[in-house]
Amino acid sequence: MSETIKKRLGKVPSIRRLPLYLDRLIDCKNKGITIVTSSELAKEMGMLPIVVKKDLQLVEPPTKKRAGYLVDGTIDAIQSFLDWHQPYSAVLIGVGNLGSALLGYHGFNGINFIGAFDIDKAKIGQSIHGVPVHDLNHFSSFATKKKIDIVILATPASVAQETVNKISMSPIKAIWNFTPAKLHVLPHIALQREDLSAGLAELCAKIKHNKQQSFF
Amino acid sequence: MSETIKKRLGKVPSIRRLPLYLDRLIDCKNKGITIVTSSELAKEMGMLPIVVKKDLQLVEPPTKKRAGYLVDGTIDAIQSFLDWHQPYSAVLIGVGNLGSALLGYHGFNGINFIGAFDIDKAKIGQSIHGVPVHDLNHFSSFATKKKIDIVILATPASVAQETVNKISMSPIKAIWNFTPAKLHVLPHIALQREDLSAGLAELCAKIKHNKQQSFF
DNA sequence: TAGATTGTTAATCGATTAACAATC
DNA sequence: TAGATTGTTAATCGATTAACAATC
Repeated sequence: MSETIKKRLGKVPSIRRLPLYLDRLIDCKNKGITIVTSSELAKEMGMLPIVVKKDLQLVEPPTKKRAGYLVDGTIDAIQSFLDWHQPYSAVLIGVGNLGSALLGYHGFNGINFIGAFDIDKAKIGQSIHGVPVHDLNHFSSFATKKKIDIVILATPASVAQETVNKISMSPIKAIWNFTPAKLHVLPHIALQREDLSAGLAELCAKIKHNKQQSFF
Repeated sequence: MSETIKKRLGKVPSIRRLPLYLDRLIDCKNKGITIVTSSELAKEMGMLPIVVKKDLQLVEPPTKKRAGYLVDGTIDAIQSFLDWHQPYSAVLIGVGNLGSALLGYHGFNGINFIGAFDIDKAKIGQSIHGVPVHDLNHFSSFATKKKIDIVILATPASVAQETVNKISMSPIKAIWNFTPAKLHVLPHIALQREDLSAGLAELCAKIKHNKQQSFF
């Protein structure tokens, strides 16, 4: 990603925290709370109020005469910022363990699965968590018939790039890459890599550090 | 996490990148390459050589007379740093979609699942991806019989904290939290939150940004 | 008014990147 | 030697945090 794009995109750490605020605000709404302050949100979430203020500023939330944020309006502002009002249509490529898990995971606010793809004849034709599995070779014809926003890639890393090459002529907007592979794509396709091993490494470093201190 | 711990832990971004280097180095090893330079690694991974140098410095890798890093020794150094020589024994709590996926995901280098727990009678007694599912109420007796290093938490967010409260008297070392809940634990338990929504938010912000530019 | 709030500007902190010395 | 490397120190950049002004 070039420098210019990075700057225009906004502050990535703040963007990544937006779903957390959304969760909390929806909680508030369900409880009938209509106004919430940065201190209240911060306390619930174990953060500093200034972080909440700075993060929310990104989405320009409505405030009630400096008495706090309007819950409904702030939910709306976050969803507008992320374009989450209409869910993105998504397909999964690679119906392995991780892939089929992602199909069944309902924790995503903004995604609607309209299909899955694999090259394994045994999987093609099946339905996983209600999503039909198609032959990857039929991807491009599928893509001309149905609008695909996001491709979630969960193939083996060894075939990740060739898979991307196969599909990148179709009019997709983004690839969410769950493989460890470094991918090269055309510049109009947004790319996001999700790396579970990174979290595990951080956790293991914390465990090791704790071990080196003595608690008992 | 207190300031002191953060400093002692080392540079988190570097730690999170270590698994990527490990992957590449194992690739090299399989190809029979015995020495690799920071520039070579950087090029393959789409990074700057200085980043590779700084990151690897963290694990104090063996170098061959300033001609590059010894592949075998560097693999070893990373694994030592993360304590990945022996896999950690792990259990999963919450055998939902995400949870059962994690049980079947083999992309983790350092983890060995020895059991799973749930409160759903329909799941208890089953075996998911070869891992037996136990009654969560039997957790503490299980933990006295078998050493548990890492608890992977994939329950609904609404019961995450009470689940943690139930198990935190057992001698576990870490909780890897896949729920959106903010958890409070005793200080000797390492805590790592994995937030898939954060990645999705980042991706959506990139898509929106791309849309605002005109490509055609 | 007084107290608490957001919004904004400034200061601090840490991560990334650049430059270069030492070495083979 | 010459060229390329790691290791290290310095500079830059951006994110976090603090301070405070403006407002109700």
